[in-house]
Amino acid sequence: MPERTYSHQELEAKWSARWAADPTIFAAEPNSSKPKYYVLEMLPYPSGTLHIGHIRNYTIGDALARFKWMRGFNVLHPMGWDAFGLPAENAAIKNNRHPHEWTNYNIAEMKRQHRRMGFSYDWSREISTCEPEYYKWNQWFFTRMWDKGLVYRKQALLNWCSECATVLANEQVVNGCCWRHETIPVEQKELTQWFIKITAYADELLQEIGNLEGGWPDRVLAMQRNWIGRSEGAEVDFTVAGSGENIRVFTTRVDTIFGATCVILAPEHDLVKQYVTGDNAVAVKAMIDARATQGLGEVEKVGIDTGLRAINPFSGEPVPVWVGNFVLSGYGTGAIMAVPAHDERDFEFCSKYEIPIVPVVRPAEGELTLPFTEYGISQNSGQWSGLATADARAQMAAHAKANGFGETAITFRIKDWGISRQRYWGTPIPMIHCATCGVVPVPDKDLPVILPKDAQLTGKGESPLARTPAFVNVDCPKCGAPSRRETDTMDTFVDSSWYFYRYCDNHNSEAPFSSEAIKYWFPIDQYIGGVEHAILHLIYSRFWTKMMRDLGLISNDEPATRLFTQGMVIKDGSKMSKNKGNVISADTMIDEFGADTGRLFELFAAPPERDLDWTDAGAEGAARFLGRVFRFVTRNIDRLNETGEPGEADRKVLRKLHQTIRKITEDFESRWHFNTSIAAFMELVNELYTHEAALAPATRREVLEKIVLLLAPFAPFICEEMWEEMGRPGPVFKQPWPSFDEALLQEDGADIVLQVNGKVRSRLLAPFGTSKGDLEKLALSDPKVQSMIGTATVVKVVVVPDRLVNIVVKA
RNA sequence: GCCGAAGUGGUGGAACUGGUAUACACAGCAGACUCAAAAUCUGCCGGGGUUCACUCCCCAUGUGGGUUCGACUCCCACCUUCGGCACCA
Repeated sequence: MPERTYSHQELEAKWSARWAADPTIFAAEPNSSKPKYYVLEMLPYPSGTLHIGHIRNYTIGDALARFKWMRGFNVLHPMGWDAFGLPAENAAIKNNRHPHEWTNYNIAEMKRQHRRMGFSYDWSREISTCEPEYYKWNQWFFTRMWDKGLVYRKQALLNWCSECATVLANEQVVNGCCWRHETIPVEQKELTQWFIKITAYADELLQEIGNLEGGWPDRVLAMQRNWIGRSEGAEVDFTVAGSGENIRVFTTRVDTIFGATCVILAPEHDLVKQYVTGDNAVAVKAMIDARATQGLGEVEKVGIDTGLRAINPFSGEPVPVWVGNFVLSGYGTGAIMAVPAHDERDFEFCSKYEIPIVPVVRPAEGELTLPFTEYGISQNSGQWSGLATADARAQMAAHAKANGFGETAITFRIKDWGISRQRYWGTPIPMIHCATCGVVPVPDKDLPVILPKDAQLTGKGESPLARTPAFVNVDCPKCGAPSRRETDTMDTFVDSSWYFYRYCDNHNSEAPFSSEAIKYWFPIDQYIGGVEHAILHLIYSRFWTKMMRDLGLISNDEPATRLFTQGMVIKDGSKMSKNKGNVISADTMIDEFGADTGRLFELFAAPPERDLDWTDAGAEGAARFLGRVFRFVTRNIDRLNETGEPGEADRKVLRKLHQTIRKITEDFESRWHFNTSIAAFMELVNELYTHEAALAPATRREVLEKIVLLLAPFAPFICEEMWEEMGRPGPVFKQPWPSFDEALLQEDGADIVLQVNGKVRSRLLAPFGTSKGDLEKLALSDPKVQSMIGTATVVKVVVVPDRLVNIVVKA
């Protein structure tokens, strides 16, 4: 067969058509005796366009899936669609098309692009979260959580984005702005909303981060720890003089309580509503409004003296009660004791309003400068004076508890997950409001609550479902009285919190999934996605897993043992975005360079966890390289029956081949630096070009077979083509991964570096295992070394066998 | 401010447990092939100095110290960039 030129168009079209025609080709085996491997990439929002950023994510997963197949695993590699959400609704309003139609069109488009890229998904397991057969189970879980007290309804000040015309979870607020509209400040709005009690799992979510160490990136775990924000301290009651009412404060430094010179309430605190009147009430209202639109950074501290006094339970002294704009209502008890001598914020506030500053901790050594926030020795603190901070803290918390005015307390930063959205395109919340029975969950037999097709979408204020009488009006399932259906829909992060379980049993109409299927496939062996989901999606998913475990549905505690967060794709120095106009779609990239080339370039240009600069020149290089491999293989297929004896060239080539097999295998098994895998493969091909003419037939045969296998996880189309061209039965990604031969990859001898005073001066080739003494002799007799030593005295000789000799001399 | 990651040629990056710094590519330069170009193949390619030349020497991994026979790698201090959290009591 003559040498063929590499043309990606026809070759890739041919193989993607063949793969599409065989629905089981990438399917996991039922009842397999092989070990299982579940590799998962985060499911995309169906925007309609796959771009080179998505491609990086999927290419990493695809290379891994193909490698695992070749290593003999039963691989589950599914894909689906995070299909609910605002963009569909907004696009629908703009184009006058139904969101479902718009979404399904986009899904079809993206699926076509996935196929062009050759990603090895088992499409029989596909899910789309906007279909009733999926979102029915969101509703089912919701009513299960209601039964367990994990769902509740509460009036609260909530984050409101005027652009989205809906509320946002705390996790969706970025720098005081909406995560989708980074320039629109989030407002505070009082609404009655549905919450999921994720805080019930705060402790476990934090504790078990320890179990994920090693498998999840440190920075993700650090971000989650930070987000959960556990803090240990104490709660103490200050009694309002004259009224007998208690103000409970939270503090991590109860040891400084003798230095508390005022109590400060958050403006939203209940006592403020009760006691603050007249002009002060107006000022408090202004404070709340100012805070609602408060943007980035620190804001000048402002306070209002309520005129009330509260009694410090430790000292018995009365202190003034203030309202402060820097005290958060949603954290701790919404009230603090201000200890200006030992807290920077309190110091700033009290200095401004001339409230006394009383030091009660001194440093163990050195001068006291205020504010002093370190640990030290208590002073002016009654019977606790003289104690070290840690001891004082413990003893004083115990004292508070013994005397009934406080206790040790743990506070979390994480808040319950507000999931109500006042929009149409989401899962209807399966609840009914009855005048006599109150809130009643929709019974299982009536699930799913179908999202009606005909709601009017305006993109304004209240949920579109509220203006759809056929949806709203319903009889109470308990008493039969005419009632009103809940019209809010669920946050789409509900959909993505458990979707990877549904892949295991995606058409189950009796249950969200069979526990048997989950037992086999879970946990996910490798989850791959962007670091932007480090807190939102990944905390919700961990929570959902624990919740399902406690419902008795599954037995794993965590969804995924390993998580990989790939870097972003950068074009022309910045992240791709529509605004910058630097987005490269999969279609454009494939037309111009080919799917294999795009995949190879993205794996080669940087280690996968780092950001990657897309350059056309670099991609052209990858295409050139694939052409080099293709020509080499096709022109050598004819030469397999030549005769000849192996010689020096064969030894060199086989050594390089086996070294390369080892290198790539190790990269897959450990750190995933595919850039170095591919570099090693390029070195091998360079070596093959050098020795091509001299190769014996047996070597040629081995080389041809193995280079195709080695390249297969990275560039599947071209490898399938070459495998077929070689007359081998496919598919190539189900062939056993090549193993390496230790004997063949050994070099002839050790290349010993000869150093004088740590600088390389010469080198020599010695047989492996040459003794230290012999190496030293050889080194000292080396002419170059001798001339460098000259007349100096040899002080010491360091010998590292098979590596180097370092001769230390002194003039 | 706190937490995390990273600083190596013109560029992307390599050096995995302290042991040949700059693998592999991109860009650039030169040569071969060609009437010519493209494609392809081959070679050169951190900075400075030295030699007719083979060669050889010095410097360089953000900065300054340290440990070591030996440091991109370990330790201390600092600078810069990126990411996360940010009045969390």
